[in-house]
Amino acid sequence: MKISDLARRSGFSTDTLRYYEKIGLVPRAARDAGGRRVYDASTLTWLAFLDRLRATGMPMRDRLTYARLRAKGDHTGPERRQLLEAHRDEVRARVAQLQDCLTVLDTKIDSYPKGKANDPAPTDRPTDTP
Amino acid sequence: MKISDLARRSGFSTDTLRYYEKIGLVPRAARDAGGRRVYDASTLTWLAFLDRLRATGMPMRDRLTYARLRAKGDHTGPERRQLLEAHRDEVRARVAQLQDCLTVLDTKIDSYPKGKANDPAPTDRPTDTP
DNA sequence: CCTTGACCTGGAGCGCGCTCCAACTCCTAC
DNA sequence: GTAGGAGTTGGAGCGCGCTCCAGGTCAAGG
Repeated sequence: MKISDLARRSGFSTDTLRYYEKIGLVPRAARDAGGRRVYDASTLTWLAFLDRLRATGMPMRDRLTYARLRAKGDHTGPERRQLLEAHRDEVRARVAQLQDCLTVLDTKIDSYPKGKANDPAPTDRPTDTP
Repeated sequence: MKISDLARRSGFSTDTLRYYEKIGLVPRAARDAGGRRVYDASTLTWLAFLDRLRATGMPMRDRLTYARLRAKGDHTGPERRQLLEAHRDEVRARVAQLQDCLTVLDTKIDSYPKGKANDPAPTDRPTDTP
């Protein structure tokens, strides 16, 4: 698989893929005779998981830590587990926070008239309640 | 209330508060005789709500749009409502995505041995499953 | 052959959302 | 009256995570 294929299948741009390799998030890819990167399917699996970490807001430095542990070998399993457990806790907290915010949003939305956007103006001063 | 009080009570730094005023996210504060900003409690309410919008990932440009509508007056209620409804949908989608990611995380975590981080190494090659 | 286009590298640039700075003014306490 | 601390302004700088660019190499199609 060449980089353009991996890009298409992973959803990351080729620039991002090269960037990820440069910073060590993805192991250095094998090269063909002409120096071009060659990937196998396992990279795709790894990228998909990285994307989950990213989607859940894990900062780059932690993804990098995780990637380095992974590169070190199977014996880093427990450390990686700890990292993921800590991250899971944060994601759970984030979900709880978002759900909390959702009730605030719902309340706020209910406080506004439902009509279409170009209704007659009742007053013309800034609202005091946000 | 002076800016340092508002900062303490809102959780935003004084720099951020001035920045928010500069870009129009917060209406220009009244000034005392010496040119210092003076706030009333309503600003705090507004900031708390802004913080919810921020916490739920609403981008600055949308918060700005919302702030401008608010500044325009009560008759923008329906528009604001639309904005918030759209945002709420995004937050809901985000929560769903996070919950989805959580199950992936859980599965991944279960796949790692539970022992403490300095366990004996079973192999020493990079893991194929991320 | 020669063109085309995908790929390579190192490094610069960017958008976001602040954060910090210099240089100044003003109020308060001693 | 003077030192210190909190406030003011405009503008520069920063960390993150890419994104883009110049200038080159290489392989395949016509």
